[in-house]
Order: sequence, then C-alpha cells, then structure tokens
Amino acid sequence: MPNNQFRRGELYSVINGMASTAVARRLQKNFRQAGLEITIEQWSVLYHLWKEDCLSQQELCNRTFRDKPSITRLIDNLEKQKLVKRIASKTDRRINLVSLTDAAKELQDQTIALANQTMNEALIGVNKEEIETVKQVFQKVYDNLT
Amino acid sequence: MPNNQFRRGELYSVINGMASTAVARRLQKNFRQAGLEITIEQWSVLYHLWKEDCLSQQELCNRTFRDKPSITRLIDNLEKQKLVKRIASKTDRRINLVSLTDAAKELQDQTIALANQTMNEALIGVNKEEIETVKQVFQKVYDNLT
DNA sequence: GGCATATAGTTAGTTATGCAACTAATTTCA
DNA sequence: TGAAATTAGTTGCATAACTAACTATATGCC
Repeated sequence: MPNNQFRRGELYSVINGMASTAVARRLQKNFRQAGLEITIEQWSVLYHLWKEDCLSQQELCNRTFRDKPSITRLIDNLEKQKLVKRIASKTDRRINLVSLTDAAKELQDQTIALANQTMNEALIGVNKEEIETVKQVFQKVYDNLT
Repeated sequence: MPNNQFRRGELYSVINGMASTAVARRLQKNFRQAGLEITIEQWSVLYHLWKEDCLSQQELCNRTFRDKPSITRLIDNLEKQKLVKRIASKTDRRINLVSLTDAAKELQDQTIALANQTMNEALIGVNKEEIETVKQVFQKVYDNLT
C-alpha cells in the first residue's frame, strides 16, 4: 500500500473542503440573486438572534463558534446595514446586548427559505440515515477536539 | 412541530460549522506547536504538489477548489517563504508551473504526520463505515452543486 | 476598601476568500 | 492572415478569520 501515509490527510480535505465550500458559495449566490446584500456569515449571526434576540456578543461567539474580534466586526457590519443594534446592558456595563431591528426581522422568512432550498438542492439523493450519520460524526469530531 | 422551518437551515451549519472549524483550528495549532510557520491553506497547496509537482496555477485551482486570485496569493506567500517557485512554461507562455523547493520537500513527512495525528484525534469513536458515509454524502453534495 | 484576577469588548496586523476588472498569450475560425 | 473569443494569471476592493495586545468593568479575596 504505497501512499497510505496520505489517507488521513485526505480526510482533512473531506471535512474541510469541496463540499462545504460549494454549499457556502451556493447559499451566498442564492442570497445575491434574491437581491439580498448580506453575507452568509452575517446571516449565521442573524440566525441565532432569530432564535433568541438580545444576546451578548460573547454569547454569539459561543453559539456561532467564532472568536471575539470576528463577532465585533460582524456586528459592526450588521450595524452599518441597520440590521442590529448594540444595546448596553443595564446590569453589567461591559456587555453589549445585540438586538434585531425590524429590517432584520423581515429577512428571517426569506433567507431561511433560501437556506432550506439550498440544502434541498445540496442533499438530493442523500437519505435521512446518511444525514443523521453525518450529524453524529460531526458532533463526535467536535467533542473530540474541544 | 413548531420550528420545523429551522431544520434545513441548521443542516447548513452542520456541513459548514463547528466541526470543520474545530478541525482546521486544531491542525493549525499543531503546525504552530511544531514550529511550522505555514498556514493550513498553504499546506493544502503543498499537499497537491507533493502528489504531483510542477502543476499550473489553474490546475491548483481545480484541485484545491479555490479561485484564481486565491491561488495567485497563496503562491505569492509560498514563494516569499521559499517553499515554491514559479517557472514559466516553455510551451505556453501564459502558464506558470509551480515547483516545490527542497525546503518544501522536507516539510512533507512531518506535516502529513501532523495531519494524520490530528485526524486520528478528531475521529476517535468514529468507525470506517461512518467515515465512508460522510465521504459519500460530501461527494454527492459537491456533485449536486457543480 | 483595595489590589489581583477574570471577563467583555475593541483594535491592529497578517492571511485568506470572493468578485470584478484587467493584461497577456493562445486558439478559433471566417 | 487577422479579428474575436478563450484561457492563464494578476490586481483592487470588500469581508472575514486568527493572534496578540489593549481598555474598561466586574468579581474575589485579604
């Protein structure tokens, strides 16, 4: 077995490679074609705020798996686009609570529909058991590394 | 089923989320701790050159699923670090053949060992069938979107 | 109370990505 | 042959990521 040394390294590019890149590009393209100016990273922040509004930046870090500077700048850009507002916490003056504007609330249904549609395209020919396996494997990988 | 609308959107964050981020961070950390200055993106380019040296930039685009500007700049940085050289093709003057230096060849075994080790850590408790399913699903996703 | 420590968030610097527009070289084909 | 279209690569601009260093506020503990 000559190039066995390459096998595991190639698994890295499975988990972090063509498929995830292709899905991200397609979703971004679908947003753009619908006339939506937001990036998928911005969308992922909004997504968590739609589930629960007025989270602190730190809480958004935890939920989106980003570090603090990344969230700072994503919120900067979302604020420029008037999709969120920073509201100082009354009980802890270190904390910004990030709050959705009405404009952001209006994006919810449309963008989630686009994400659903994108994932439906992506998952043609993939059955529920396979999806479940992927989810479980990714959860294990995450747990193994954190 | 109240928030069913969220389900597919969440699949996006499975494919493009915590697990792949965690693996990338861990691999980068392992490179750094070994005293290696390269980024994982640079490594992924070297990886393809170790399999076949002297590829054109366009061919590296195809194999790494990156666009041309990304490869241009990755090669710029790899060239600064004296890990590759651009060699003008003799038969087509538009083409740069990207060629490994001796310094890059010396990185091969060490970095691939680190990648193997990282993936072994990441995949504890995951069996071969599950890995095979993930690979197949990701291949289907890629094919569906391209 | 007051100092040490921890936590929340920001800023600066480097690398990487995507898109659009560009140059240079090659190929097509009328 | 020579103009149009294609291909290879580069550059500019915006966004995003990670690290390290920073400010401000809060908490712990003597």
